[in-house]
Amino acid sequence: MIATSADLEERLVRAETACAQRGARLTEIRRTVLELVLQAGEPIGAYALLDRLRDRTGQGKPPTVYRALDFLLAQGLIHRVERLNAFVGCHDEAGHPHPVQFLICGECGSVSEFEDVAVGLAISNIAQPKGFVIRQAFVEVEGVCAECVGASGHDTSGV
Amino acid sequence: MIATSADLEERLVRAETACAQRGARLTEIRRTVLELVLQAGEPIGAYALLDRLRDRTGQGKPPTVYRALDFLLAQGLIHRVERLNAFVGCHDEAGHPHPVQFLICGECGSVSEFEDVAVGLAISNIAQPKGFVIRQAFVEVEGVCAECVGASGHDTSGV
DNA sequence: CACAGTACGCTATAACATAACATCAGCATA
DNA sequence: TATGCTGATGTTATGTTATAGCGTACTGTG
Repeated sequence: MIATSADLEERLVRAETACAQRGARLTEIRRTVLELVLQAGEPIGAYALLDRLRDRTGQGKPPTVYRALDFLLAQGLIHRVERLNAFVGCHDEAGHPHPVQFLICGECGSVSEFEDVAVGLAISNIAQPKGFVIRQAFVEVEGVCAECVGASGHDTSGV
Repeated sequence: MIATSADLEERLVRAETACAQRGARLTEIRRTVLELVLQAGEPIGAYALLDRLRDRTGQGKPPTVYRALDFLLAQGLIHRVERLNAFVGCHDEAGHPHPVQFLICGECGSVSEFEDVAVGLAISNIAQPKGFVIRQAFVEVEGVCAECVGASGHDTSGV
């Protein structure tokens, strides 16, 4: 799922708008990092981003990228996939952090994002009786996507 | 929740039994690493384990610990908390990997483990319609536990 | 014993992430 | 314009987590 460059530009513009609305500055570096994440179309690690950033701007060190990523995470423009130590563009550019679930294909590396209320609810139902206040719920499901299952005859008796 | 040494010994014995039953070898190193994880009583990182392993046996390198951890994970004797890059003993020594959810307190670092079928079900309901075959679901909820909420008057309007 | 398979020792390095401090750009205001 | 504040960036160094690759030793089986 590679975005066309028109899609990409549109998403960047929406990101700019969202940031502007709340007084957050989507600077050159941050915008570039966001663009690189979106361009990747799949989870991409901080150091891969750093390489691409350097290809493009000729400079950058790890903190450059990590600071940009922190900003983008805070703005809800990207997500971090804990399981992969990698980052993906948020497909819903609402412009605020929100609960999300990932299906991660172990074969092809594709990641799809969902916002399923039932999962959120089930999680709340664990936390609330314990008096646990949720800040963020990470739901990352590892397995094999339909394409890869079809391609190589995997066991379909999901656990 | 520090286990008494009697509890600890009992859990180790149960682990040995479970391994023996399926022909897996809970060797000296593996048993020691398991013991160290259980003793910790909270999530503990691989390098912290390595330090303790060395204190006890005088030797060990990163691969020593990571190999033992891989074994223990495969046997379902411990879990990995992705969010923390750390490991915890499995409270249910059924002796096989199983889906689990963690509530992680950002204040005190405590982690509690749950096996909630509703969460598993909700996740299946995302995956199945997509033809996605689940291998393992990681559910890690970050927030503030009841004790810490009580202690410092946190916002209770959980998201 | 010979063999196969597994576990372990060890070196090195990859991959991911942050601390700490200096500098600079933008903006408000005296 | 000068001053000072704030947030963003540059830079160096280091901390932390994880694995590749290869040789050796152990363990059970025929």
